[in-house]
Amino acid sequence: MGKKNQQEFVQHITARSEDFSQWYTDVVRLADLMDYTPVRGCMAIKPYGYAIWELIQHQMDDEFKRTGHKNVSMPMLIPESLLLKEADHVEGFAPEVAWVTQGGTEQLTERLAIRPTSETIFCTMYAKWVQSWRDLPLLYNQWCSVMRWEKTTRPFLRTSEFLWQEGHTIHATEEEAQEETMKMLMVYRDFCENVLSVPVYCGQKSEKEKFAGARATYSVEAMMQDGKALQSGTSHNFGTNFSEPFEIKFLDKDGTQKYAYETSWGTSTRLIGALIMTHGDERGLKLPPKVAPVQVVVVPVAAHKEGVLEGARRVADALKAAGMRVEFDDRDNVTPGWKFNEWELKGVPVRIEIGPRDLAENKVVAVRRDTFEKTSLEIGGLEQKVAGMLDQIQRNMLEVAREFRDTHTRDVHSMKELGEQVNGGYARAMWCGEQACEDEIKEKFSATSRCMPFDQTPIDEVCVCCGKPARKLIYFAKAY
RNA sequence: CGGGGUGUAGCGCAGUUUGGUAGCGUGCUUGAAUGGGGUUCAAGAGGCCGUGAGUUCGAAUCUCACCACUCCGACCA
Repeated sequence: MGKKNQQEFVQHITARSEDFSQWYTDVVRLADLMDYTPVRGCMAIKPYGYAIWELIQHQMDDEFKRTGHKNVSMPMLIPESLLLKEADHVEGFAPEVAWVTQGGTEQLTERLAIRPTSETIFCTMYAKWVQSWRDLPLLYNQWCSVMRWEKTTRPFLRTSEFLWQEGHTIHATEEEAQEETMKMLMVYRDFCENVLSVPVYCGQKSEKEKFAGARATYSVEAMMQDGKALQSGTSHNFGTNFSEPFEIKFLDKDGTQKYAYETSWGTSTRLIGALIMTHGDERGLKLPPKVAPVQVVVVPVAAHKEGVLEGARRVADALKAAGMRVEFDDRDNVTPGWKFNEWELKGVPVRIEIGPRDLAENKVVAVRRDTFEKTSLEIGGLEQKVAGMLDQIQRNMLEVAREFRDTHTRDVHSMKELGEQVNGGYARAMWCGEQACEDEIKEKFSATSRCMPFDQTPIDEVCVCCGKPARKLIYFAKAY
């Protein structure tokens, strides 16, 4: 159990405090979430990583269903003419679209975009599907992958192809569309906080930062442990920006033709990046129980001793029967110490150790991944105790992350303060509303405006940058 | 897209300066011992040295081009 070997192992993972980026890359690989492929910028998501995505997907999809949405599937190819219909939209996406120009041996007369997002195809179909106010609203979502030809990529944070969901809805009135936009933003906020234990700031994006083609964009913004912002979900109100060029019209109750109001909202596998960088530590990944593919790992100790394996298996089976996701690690080719480290690296919330001494006393040892707190528990009623422990971990991880975020967010009243603050967190500042000030802040500190919170209680009279009268309270941060 | 780094066995690396047909650790396979925080011994298997051209009698090593990954910056709805 050499110290030497342990040190060798630790060298595999770069210290988080030393080089956050390298640490992130190491965790992603060593926790076996993904692997690189021969396709530039495109990753293979491995079973453990995909299991996290499935847990995210299922729980979020339940929320979509609960709020009245239905799933559909749209083509992955979009004719160029459709993409060109909304000017801002095409301008925003053109540089990163991949094109199909040939089918079989034939050159295509019109090239096809591999979808970077599906507003245009949804709008085209909505124009066919809507005639009357009675057809509205249409509340559809799709789970799919999209492709954006990115110059630089990072696993889960920015890849050329990525998995996501995109909701697209159309409504009879502007008010309804705005209500939908906000509703889904709140779904994202609650999901991030309650399921991922990732606290977020939510609010409206500035004109500069809003989605190409949107009338208004709202986002949920998480804070990573290096103090940088990660936009974790967006919700857009398009007004009639798309329905006009795409001619999504309906005959309203008053007998007149009207354009429908559209929204869209999306989250992606980037949420996995948010999980890693919000919770991870020197030992690797740390997963909140609700998205942990393995919530409890049961490790027999001194498994060769009479009855240990059987006793440990009974405990694992009982936990499984109680509905927890349990892994019984009965591998005989690695030592318990090896297993402890490996499951910690993979972020499993609770480890149960069971050896001969425990069994003799009808007990087990339970260790929490979040606090490393070690407790001895009676086997009788263990299911309830472990389930309770998982709940506690889920909540504690949110609290710890919230504490971090709050202590790394500061009100700033000058450019000097702002520049210092964005080196390790979010700056809350007053802003005049002019893009020139955003540009200047970006130029000086490479920080961007993140969002304008809904609570707009002012902290100053004047803009942090230009000193003119302030109009908005807004967050600035360096962003991924 | 600009600057740095890397690419050799599953993984981590040495070998490149000074050209001579590939090595270490770990993992893997088999056997034995060990077993409460990354065990030990023994015997094996495993490589078109990122790709393509070139120089040379001979290239992992020298030259050129390309590709991929990675870090920093720019860009990024």
